[in-house]
Amino acid sequence: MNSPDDLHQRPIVSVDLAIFALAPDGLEVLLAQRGAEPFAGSWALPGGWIHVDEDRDLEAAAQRVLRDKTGVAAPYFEQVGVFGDAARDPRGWSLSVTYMALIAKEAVTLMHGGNATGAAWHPIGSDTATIPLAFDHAAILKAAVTRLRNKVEYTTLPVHLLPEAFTLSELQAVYERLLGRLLDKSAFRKRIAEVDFIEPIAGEMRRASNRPAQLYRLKQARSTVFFDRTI
Amino acid sequence: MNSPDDLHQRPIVSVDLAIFALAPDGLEVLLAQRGAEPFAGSWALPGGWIHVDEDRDLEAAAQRVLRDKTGVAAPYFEQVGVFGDAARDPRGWSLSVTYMALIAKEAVTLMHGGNATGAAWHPIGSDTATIPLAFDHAAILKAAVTRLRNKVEYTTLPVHLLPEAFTLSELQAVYERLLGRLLDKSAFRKRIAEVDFIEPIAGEMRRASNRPAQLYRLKQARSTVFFDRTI
DNA sequence: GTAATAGTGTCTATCAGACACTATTCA
DNA sequence: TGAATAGTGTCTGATAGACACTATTAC
Repeated sequence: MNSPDDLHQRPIVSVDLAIFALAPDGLEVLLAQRGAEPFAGSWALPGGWIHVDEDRDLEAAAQRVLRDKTGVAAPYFEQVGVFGDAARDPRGWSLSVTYMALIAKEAVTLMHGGNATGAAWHPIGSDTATIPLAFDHAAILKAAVTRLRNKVEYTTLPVHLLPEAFTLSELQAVYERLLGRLLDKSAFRKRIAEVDFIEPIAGEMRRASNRPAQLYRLKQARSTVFFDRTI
Repeated sequence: MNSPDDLHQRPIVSVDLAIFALAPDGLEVLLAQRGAEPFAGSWALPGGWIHVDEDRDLEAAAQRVLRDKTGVAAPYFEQVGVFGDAARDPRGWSLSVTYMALIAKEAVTLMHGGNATGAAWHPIGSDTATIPLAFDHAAILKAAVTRLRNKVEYTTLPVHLLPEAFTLSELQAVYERLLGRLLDKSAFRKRIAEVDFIEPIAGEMRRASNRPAQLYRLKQARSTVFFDRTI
């Protein structure tokens, strides 16, 4: 039988990230341009190897990659899954452990270096990126987008695409852009109030040439609330 | 920077399975008793290494492990996630790619061999197994149980715990045992009819000393239907 | 005042769940 | 006929969503 000590039997493992933010035109993903073979010059999900003597666990490795690319420390973070087969990387049987992160675009400072020659935001089409991606990253990104779009339907997850303080109208606009349909203001606010995951910031208002709007913030960082379901 | 060719930088990767079935007393999981160190003699989730020159992809590796342990070929199958850190396996930084499978207990013939000295069904408590498990398998199993229990609320997944032919009353009983609460017969049948994922087997009835019950089967194998949600 | 958006109240068509009823078999 | 479970019908209280209304600012 096989053994873990037969090193050539070990697959290659990378940690890759689908980092999402919301731009005026819709959802965007952060991509890195590859500087080395394979797929040199192609765009790919930012990622890296596990540093076995530095990373305590998988999530720490993913957080390290995120920090190196964006300078962001603690956004919403979720494992999407593992993708692995013999053919996705020409260097051999490989795994990609994929996480997705949601951040407010304003919070990000793009970093350069490593074996990527640049990083940039790219729009998400109906499914995945609008440009070809290295490895099987188009399929991986598609899985992450699908997960995100599904969760918009029944969780408070989209709040993580907004900056710390936001109005209810801004929150509703995020849902509407992700869902691709308009929501009723009254019904939306009832639903949000029901699950009780945000709180007004006393005295803080968003001002414009109209009635000022109350600013809100998340109640506890990193908690995702589910709306009610059935059966 | 690191490289995948530095073999000592590669974590160990195993594929582990949470195989669930329903017994008269409730949900059970198939565990294997370890024959070798580490954790020799302890019970663990059945698993194995990736055979890089045999397994086409991760799911194929998982299916191979399942086939070797149970003789079952094509049950319901779903990736639960990856669990990885420096400490979970004394042999080094390791990953467990975990799948869960749902099967009808009658379909299984337990296999022996490999580095496991035996395999047996064990009850699931409120959370995880009622006995201590090797590695971090108690936590992994808990994640799988949580996933399963959640999905019972809004999917047709429990049907995979029944044999090919079943009655609506039997299906309702599965939901009730997994949910731990009784369901209304009329409402349950409306819901099931709505999502249209099973079909009557013409003329086939379950007979007892009462009115016979129509037998049903899945419409297409391996499709999981979601009940409707909101926002 | 007007324009613009924030925020709340009301009304109704729908429907999930409670419950009762009928149907069909065995003994 | 009675016991047991299958399967269907009905009624009602709750509520999601449509829509209209009031509130508060800048100009």
